[in-house]
Amino acid sequence: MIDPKSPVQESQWVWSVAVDVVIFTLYRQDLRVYLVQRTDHPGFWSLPGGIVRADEALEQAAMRQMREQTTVEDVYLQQLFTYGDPQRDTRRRVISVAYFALIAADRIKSDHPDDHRAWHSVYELPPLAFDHARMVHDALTRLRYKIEYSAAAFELMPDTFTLRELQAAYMIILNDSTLDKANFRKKIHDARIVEPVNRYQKTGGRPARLYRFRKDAKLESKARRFFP
Amino acid sequence: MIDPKSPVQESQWVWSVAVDVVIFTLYRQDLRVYLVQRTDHPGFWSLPGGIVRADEALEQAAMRQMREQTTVEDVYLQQLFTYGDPQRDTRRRVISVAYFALIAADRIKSDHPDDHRAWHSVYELPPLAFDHARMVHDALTRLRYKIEYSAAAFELMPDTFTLRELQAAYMIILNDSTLDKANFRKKIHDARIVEPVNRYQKTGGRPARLYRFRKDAKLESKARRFFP
DNA sequence: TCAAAAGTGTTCAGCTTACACCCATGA
DNA sequence: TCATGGGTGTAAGCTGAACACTTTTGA
Repeated sequence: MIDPKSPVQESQWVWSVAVDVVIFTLYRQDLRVYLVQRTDHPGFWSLPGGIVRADEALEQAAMRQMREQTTVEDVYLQQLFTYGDPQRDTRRRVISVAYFALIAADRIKSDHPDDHRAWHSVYELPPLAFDHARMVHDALTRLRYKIEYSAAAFELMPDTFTLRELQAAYMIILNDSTLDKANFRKKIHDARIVEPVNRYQKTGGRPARLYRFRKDAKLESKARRFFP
Repeated sequence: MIDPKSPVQESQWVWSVAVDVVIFTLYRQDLRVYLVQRTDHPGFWSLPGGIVRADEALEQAAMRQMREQTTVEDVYLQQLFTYGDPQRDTRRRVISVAYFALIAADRIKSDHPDDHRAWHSVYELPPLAFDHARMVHDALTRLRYKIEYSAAAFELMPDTFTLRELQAAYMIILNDSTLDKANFRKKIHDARIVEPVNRYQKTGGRPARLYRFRKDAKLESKARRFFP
């Protein structure tokens, strides 16, 4: 942290330390990211974020930014990566600690998108400021990994859901429409990660059983696979 | 990054932005970390690291710290995590971007450890300053994941090595002595990640064939396993 | 000729994949 | 009774764990 050889005062700079948050949700069969339009750069969008306060932990700052700039609260939040190229902001030296967040669409309160803030499909992004396009890309890569070996996908689902809806979520996120229905269901059941509730959802055919996430589910990720 | 509503000047603080590097090597059948002794806090050790300069990229800063404080150069380097609790340094607000690095023991030049700097076993660490113990712990967790699905372990090996030495490396890093010899070899061969050279190494019994890492090896990490 | 370590083959259980089939509902 | 989508069963093939075995060297 501090080079023992140099006195404390020697090398301090006026930095800006910021957080940016990549917030994902599943909405209308699409994976979407929350973006705000930049007033200083018309036509460009950016991730919600801002400067970290002097007495504030990084994760707290990320939560505060979400509270202030979105209608989203109390979500799954995780650090993604720290971006610090000297040129990433042309005005001054700023490093940004990026977070990524997952929220179920039904937990977004009063979502009246306007010209300033909106949920954009990750598959059709508008022009993004700074290196925010890279942040979204990195976050998407991480999300895809995470849902394979953890229960992260459930953070994007409503409280109850059908197995088909869960499978649809996986296919949208992974951008892969080849998942086999029967095998997907077996994996989910074998993992003992969901439990049925006594309700059914109407469909075009036979009604679908509703499930909920088991909070006591534990997925031990014993990898031991070396390289594929 | 910047809140569009607030002017640029409004919220700047005197931060210190530092990098710390967790450098691993394999030496004498042990996984070791490079540590420097703190002059301001006798008996405590810390990771090599220091303040990032105003015009310097984060990764460059990490490389510079290694160059200045160690005899290690040109290594595998990757960002680990950013630690920013307001209390992590009692003297001032400093956030630290931690990196982790891997180097083969035979590439460490002129290693004459003294009382100030030395390679310590990750399994027997001395008291560490700040949150550096947590950094080492996080880096070890990451390393263990990485060698399972990537060729990272080869960064810790000499140019040529026997398969038994490679297996020993895995067992030391994973702290697991139950790897089956035959099955380990099959996995390595099937991954087409090494190729034999026409040399053999003397052992207590039949000489062991030497191998080298195949630079054209590509490990596609098609996970698709959902939860175990 | 024996110990030590390298290196290989074989079996069996369990998992994955692919695909066919049955079930419940509404029109 | 038919279309629609939910839900299940099973055979074939592959993978991984366990373990026994053969080979090559030096003492």
